[in-house]
Amino acid sequence: MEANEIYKCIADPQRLRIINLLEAGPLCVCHMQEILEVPQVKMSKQLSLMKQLGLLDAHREGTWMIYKLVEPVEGLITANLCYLREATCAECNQLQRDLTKRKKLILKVTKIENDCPQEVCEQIACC
Amino acid sequence: MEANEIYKCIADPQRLRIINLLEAGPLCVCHMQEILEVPQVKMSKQLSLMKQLGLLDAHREGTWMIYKLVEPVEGLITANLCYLREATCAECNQLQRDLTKRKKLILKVTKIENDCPQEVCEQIACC
DNA sequence: ACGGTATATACTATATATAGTATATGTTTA
DNA sequence: TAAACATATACTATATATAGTATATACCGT
Repeated sequence: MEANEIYKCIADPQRLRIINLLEAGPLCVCHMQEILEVPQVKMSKQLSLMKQLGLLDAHREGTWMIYKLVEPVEGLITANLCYLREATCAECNQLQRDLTKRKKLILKVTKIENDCPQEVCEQIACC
Repeated sequence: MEANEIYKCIADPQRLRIINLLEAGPLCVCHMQEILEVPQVKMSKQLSLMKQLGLLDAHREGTWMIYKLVEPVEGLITANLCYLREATCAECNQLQRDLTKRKKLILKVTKIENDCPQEVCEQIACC
């Protein structure tokens, strides 16, 4: 992937938030939707765009589609997340809030049997 | 400036090249034009866009307009230039070549009296 | 096979960005 | 004051990105 493609990608606040979430671990579409509070179409389209670019991978688990960052994660992505997570600005705070929301959501869904993709649950070693 | 504005800005390869050049010191429009080999209109329009965004400053010196990065330079910009200058990719190589070309051009123009803005010349302590 | 859930796609409308040509502005020098 | 140079802007054409609605696909449990 070229630098300018990566920049175009993270120039959209929602896409940046998606990348920020996925850097913390794989997630299914509906959970990302819930965290970012965006309509399903929008989420789905942006995910498929990023997958086409070669930034994300996806696989199915039942009715869920689990997305993750392609390994190894682009250095440029890592460098920017690193910077933004340390910085203080509206967007940066949002990224922090999203990560908190993600943690809470995973804790919640893993308590309800079968309401969480296995791969997501495994991250917090609870199911 | 917000992160996503900065990303939109550097998502355009030519704008990234301009920022890369200016990070090394102020330059007038025609010299940037010569280094990047782009038409005058395009250069002028992108510079004025970046100025509007608050990323660049400009002042006149005779017929020249001298552009520079607004001080203090955005941390996000610095972090990305830092990364890209170390990295190896087509775009990164281009940035290196631009810097080399800049050095040569300044050396050349400073040898011809009055063919270089004072502020640019001062960088290399020659006029 | 059927209804429900999760996700993706087609289609359309609209906004945003980019590029090119011509022209205008501001400055210097003769 | 006219000619030359450096730069900016207006206008137009075109491409690209985004958003919304409706519909399709895939899988699951019954």
